[in-house]
Amino acid sequence: MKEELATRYEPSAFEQRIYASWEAGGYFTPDLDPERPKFSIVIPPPNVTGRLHIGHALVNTLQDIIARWKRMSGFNTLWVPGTDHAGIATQMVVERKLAEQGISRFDLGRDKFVEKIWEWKEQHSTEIKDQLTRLGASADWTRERFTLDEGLSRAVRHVFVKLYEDGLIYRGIAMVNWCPRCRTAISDIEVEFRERNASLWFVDYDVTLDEAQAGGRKLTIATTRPETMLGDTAVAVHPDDERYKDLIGQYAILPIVNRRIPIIADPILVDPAFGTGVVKVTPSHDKNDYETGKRHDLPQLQVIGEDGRMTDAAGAEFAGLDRFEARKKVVEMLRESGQLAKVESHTNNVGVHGKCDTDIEPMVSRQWFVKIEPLATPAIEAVRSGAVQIIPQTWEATYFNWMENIHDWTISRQLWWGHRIPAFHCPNGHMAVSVEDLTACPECGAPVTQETDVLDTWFSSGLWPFSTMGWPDDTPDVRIFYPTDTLITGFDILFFWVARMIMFGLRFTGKAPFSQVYLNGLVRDEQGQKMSKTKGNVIDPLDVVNDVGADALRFTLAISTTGRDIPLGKSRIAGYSAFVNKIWNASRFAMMHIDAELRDAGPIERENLRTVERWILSRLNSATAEVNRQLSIFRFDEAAGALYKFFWHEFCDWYIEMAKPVLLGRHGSDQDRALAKRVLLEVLDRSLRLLHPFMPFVTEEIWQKLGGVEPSIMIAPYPVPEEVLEDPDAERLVNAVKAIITTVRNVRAERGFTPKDRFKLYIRGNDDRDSNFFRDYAYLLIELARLTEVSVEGEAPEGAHHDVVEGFHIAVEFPEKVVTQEQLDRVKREIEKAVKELESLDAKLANEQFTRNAPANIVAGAQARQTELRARLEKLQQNQ
RNA sequence: GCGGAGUUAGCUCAGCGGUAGAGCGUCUCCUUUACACGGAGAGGGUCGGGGGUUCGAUCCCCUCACUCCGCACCA
Repeated sequence: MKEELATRYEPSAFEQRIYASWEAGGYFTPDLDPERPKFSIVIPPPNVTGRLHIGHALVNTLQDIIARWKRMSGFNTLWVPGTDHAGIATQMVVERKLAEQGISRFDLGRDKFVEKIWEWKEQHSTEIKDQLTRLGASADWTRERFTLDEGLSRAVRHVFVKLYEDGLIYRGIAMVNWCPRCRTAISDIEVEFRERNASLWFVDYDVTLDEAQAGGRKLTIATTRPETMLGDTAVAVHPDDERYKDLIGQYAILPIVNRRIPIIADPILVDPAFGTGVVKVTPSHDKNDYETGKRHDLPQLQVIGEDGRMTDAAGAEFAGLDRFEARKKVVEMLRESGQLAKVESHTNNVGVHGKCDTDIEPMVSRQWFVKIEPLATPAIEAVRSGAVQIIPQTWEATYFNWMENIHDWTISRQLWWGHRIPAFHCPNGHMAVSVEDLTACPECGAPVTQETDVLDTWFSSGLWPFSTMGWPDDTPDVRIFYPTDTLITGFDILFFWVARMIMFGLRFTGKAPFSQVYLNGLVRDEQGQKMSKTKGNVIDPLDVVNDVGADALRFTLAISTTGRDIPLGKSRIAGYSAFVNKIWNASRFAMMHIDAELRDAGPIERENLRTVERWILSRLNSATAEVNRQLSIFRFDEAAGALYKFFWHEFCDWYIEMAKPVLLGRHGSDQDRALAKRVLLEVLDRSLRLLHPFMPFVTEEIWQKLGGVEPSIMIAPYPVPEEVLEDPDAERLVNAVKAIITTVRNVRAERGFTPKDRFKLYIRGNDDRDSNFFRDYAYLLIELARLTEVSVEGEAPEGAHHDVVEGFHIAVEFPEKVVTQEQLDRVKREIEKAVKELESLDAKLANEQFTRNAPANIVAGAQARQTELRARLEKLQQNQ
């Protein structure tokens, strides 16, 4: 039963009501029929740390478009939603919150602090669900997951224990990236490099040639980190460097602390051409020096502690000083002692912790690692073989580049929020790992305590595609929906997340966790700038939804998604919200003339259809094919663009206008009118279904009012192209009508006439059939081009405007000849343009190499164009 | 340093071997009973510079310039 549409499009009036009705209808939850073709996708779980930003709006809109498209296309579709505990990020946020009340996590203790974070999590995961709901995400909330859920935690333990048993997880002492602020180790990819203007300090070291000969020569050594000097245990030169060859094996005196340290030769560490060719060696605080120290069996002296302050080993004067304070003090003391040779300015890249921007301190410590190469090799192969396809493909090179140079993964974190490592230590030095908690040591029976470190947050999210399905149990979800089909996510987590999922998926399920990965670009502002709070150019997706509705935002995001970065600004969104408004109003117009009951008469009788109706159905069919094709290759922009163009510029601008004379009873028979209404309903109905994945709310609202066959448009079948609707002849004729109308309008404007001025049009058909067509559709030309009369037989009088349009000769007779200089210039310019084109075309066709070598259709096209241009030119010249 | 991408209309971007496209913006006209979040028209580009391949290049190859993004980082 049809209902009226509100006169104004107001999304806030229905969006939330509609979402509730979908959820109540259970449309987001797939059935468990293993026979049906399935489509499954898992959400990149947002961090529970806060509100969703525009990037989330994008990635979830794209997922929803694909999910809704697949669901309507007959796939048993599952979209799993959920959130990530996000280790450090969340812990940091809550710590900051507590700090406002003057409380540190140490005041609370581990258990109380973790409790606080859980409270935070409960608040925010609800907020995230609300936001996704407002966007229209068709995710199955009955399957919502969190990485710290009991089931997912069990998956984590299984994987950990199995990797340990397989020898792929080891615990050991190594130099890791340490964040002194967060007081935890982090992995290589969590380190970001910032270019910074710094100083290069040149320090003079005294050389003792041997015990007896103190003083004399000096070595000058450059450093960017003078404070680490306190921990130096050697000085290195290149073994072949003639300048220093004689000093190898001798000793240098470390300034300030006056420690005697060996001068060693190391071809790996030292580049004799760089700087002074002498390098200080600090095995405890530099990665290369650490390796050098191991090669030469140098002692390690840790002078910077876990908190970034100097240790007692740095000496009484420095102990307890912050590392940057210590740097100043060391420089000051060197200056005083006259051992600071010079200072140069220097730009270098400083590693910082990506989450908190604190300078990373390389630190030797005992951590847990994943031996990555045995996992990476199959993951490389999966992409190389095409088992996993990365889109856009250009990212594959980046993936290979990284995977082939991958380092072991530091998985332990000295945090409180996360999956505690399932390893148990006893006082006798035994250690056991176990899926179940242990109380007694399996070896000696002594009571055990669990490892205090937690796992890197990406360890658990790496299991997401199967841990959310219930793995390691053999659940129906695992059987039916795993592996998933498509993963849609940002390119920034290709290494953090996507690569880890492929590695874990292959290792533990024997299958790649998804077959396609679509990496979306970064949302930027209209100037192409990154959105950031400090720049103040951030667009909050919820503000946009409140303002213009979710559909406008979604459509803007989709049509802007080209595979690269996405420029998004208010004017862009406003432009596409006008499109939603257009859909609303066109539907309103259509619904004044149609009833759902029109369907009762059965399918459309094509044999009685008029040309314009056959034309719009043919155009609709092309758009249908295009949308399906583009969605299948993730060209969201092209798919949305095809719909935009069809609905607005073909359906609204032309078809509705061409149908009006018949619909409003100014022309045609009752049968014509009935068929036009039936076609109007058909086109609107199919358009709404085609549009639904992009703008779910407004299409549902209109569909409901229109009286759709299914209870919800989201489970109505997605249109597919039908060959019977293709109609090249109708397209040819209607294109001619459109072009003639445009030409008349154009000429009218050029000659300075207003729409009130009416002319007579002469047109010549190329054969009887065409002539009959123009006679039948003369009323259309008269209405849309605002003519007095159309003559198919008559001869145009002197002074008429002649032209050739789509192969048809036309002439427009003006009431009186109005000539201004401007108009003459215009005609002149038009002629010049045509002459120029014709000249180059003539030259081309006179060239034998072209006619011989170019494909036949190209040559034929050029010839046809040449003929048309010649005719047109002749007519245009008459106009002068 | 290694790798990848980009440079097309005023702005943001599509296109990619055969007569240069879209959205927004600009200018002109129009309140025609779905929509002024509208309709009709117009203007605007030697497709970063230079070579080459080709009958033909914005599109392929080389080269230069600039921009961006990864990765690696040397004191």
